[in-house]
Amino acid sequence: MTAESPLERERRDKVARWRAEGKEPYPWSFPHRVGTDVVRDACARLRPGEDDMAHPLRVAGRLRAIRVHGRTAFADLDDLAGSLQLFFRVDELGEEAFQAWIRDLDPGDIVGAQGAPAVSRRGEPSLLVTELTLLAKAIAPPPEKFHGLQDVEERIRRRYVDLLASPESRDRFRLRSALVAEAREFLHAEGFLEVETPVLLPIAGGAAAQPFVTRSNYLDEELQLRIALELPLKRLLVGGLERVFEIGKCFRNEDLDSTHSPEFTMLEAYWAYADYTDMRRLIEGLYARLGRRAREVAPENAKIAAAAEAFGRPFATVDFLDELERRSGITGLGTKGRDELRELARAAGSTVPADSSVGVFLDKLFEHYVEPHLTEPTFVLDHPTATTPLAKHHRAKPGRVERFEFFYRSYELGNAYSELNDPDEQERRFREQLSGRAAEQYAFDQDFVEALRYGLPPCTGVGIGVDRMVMALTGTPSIKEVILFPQARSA
RNA sequence: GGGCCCGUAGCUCAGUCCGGUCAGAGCAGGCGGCUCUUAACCGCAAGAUCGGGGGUUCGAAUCCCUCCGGGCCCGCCA
Repeated sequence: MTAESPLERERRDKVARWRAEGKEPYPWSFPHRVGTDVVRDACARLRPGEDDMAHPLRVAGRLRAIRVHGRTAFADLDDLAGSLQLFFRVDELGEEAFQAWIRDLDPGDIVGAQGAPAVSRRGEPSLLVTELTLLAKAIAPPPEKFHGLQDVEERIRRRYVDLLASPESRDRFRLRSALVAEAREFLHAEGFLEVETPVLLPIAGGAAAQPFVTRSNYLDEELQLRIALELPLKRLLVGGLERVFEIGKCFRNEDLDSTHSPEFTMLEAYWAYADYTDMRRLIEGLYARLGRRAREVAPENAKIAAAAEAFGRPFATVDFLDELERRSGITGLGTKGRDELRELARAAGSTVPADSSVGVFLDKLFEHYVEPHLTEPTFVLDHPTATTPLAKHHRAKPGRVERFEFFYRSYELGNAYSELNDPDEQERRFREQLSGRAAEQYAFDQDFVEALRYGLPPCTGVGIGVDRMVMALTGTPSIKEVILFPQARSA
């Protein structure tokens, strides 16, 4: 650990003094407390300068600032409900107790206070303190009271300091919780069964990404951490569960940037006897509801209001190829060969390997020409077959699959298909995929094909990045700001 | 993988271009004052191997090399 600073030594001395006086600096509980909002409400009935000694209340929380005026003092106390000014006077506490308290309290200390709701002469709702209890002495000083913790690395490595110093950060993670709960309730109400499937798998499938690899001592086998939820969930539809979803961590052994984290939360839902058009309606309904919920939780926040507004309308809809041709000015993309597409992708700045598939080049062109324009909620429909091995071919458009991705602020929020359920075609597509350069890395999931042989009902499925969902609804530009403890190199 | 940028007191920041009272301020903490403040205020004193290591120089926070940590952009990631 870090060496003890002089500041910390002062604070430890205060703890020692506390104990010497027979008081416990780390007691066990503080019963019968109310939130600071309750005291504020009680103060609403009082005029400036008044107090209500007949109805004492107890609050507990962290001291943020202490302002001493000789024989009067004020302190700001934060709890999850907000903050409240504590008001100390010699008149209530007596000279000796007052001085002892003021001497030994520091910003960052966690205290419980009992007293009367009161409004200061300047009109600030307060608690006129008659009894104070130290609940936990803070040895480490909190960040600077006005600027808080600015260093991004420190905010990530010591999120607890960020949270204790920043109401905005606390609010963001509370909203995340509310949104995930809302998504869960939405799917439950739509008849989806929440399930949990394995994180550790012999072969991580369902997406193209490098897996993290670990090992079971008992099995004496290599295991991979899942990169998607898709394949186990579809097996459950084979088993007759009809509507299932899972919310859980997935792991991709790739770089970290403002919209990617190696460890991230995925929501996937699979729905039997429905197709991707049904899924579009479900997604619009989900996001509209999430927008309403975000607004309820944070009615004052302009970014959230803007996002809720955007998701309250039907999403825009564009065709993958039409939009790509329109934005790029290139025509006949659907019929061009691999060599031609490779040159177009290179001209657009992509450096993907020359032997990549047609689908890869089309994806690169789409990323370059179209994605920057997808700032409003937008469904992108009907991708070329070559881009997508797990989706069913389009019922009307040759060379396409029934797939949509949805975008907002130029990043992908999710991806859905009418799911491929023909076992022979699935095996063929897996083998085509394996014939590529990455064959060694992506051994295919033979048991999944075996499951399809028993009959997967026609179905649609969606994968939603939960972290990005929270970014979208809160207007947060970086994924690190919506993950409590993002990955960081060992210090 | 490529490029750009950052690291100075517990926290927030000046100082780096042009080497020489450049170790500075504010907050927090200590001491003293103040019975209505809310980034409280006033006075005094204290607090820093300037991310680590190496080099150039009479002299390095400042210039060079290297390492560590971080950020942003680009690339890669069915």
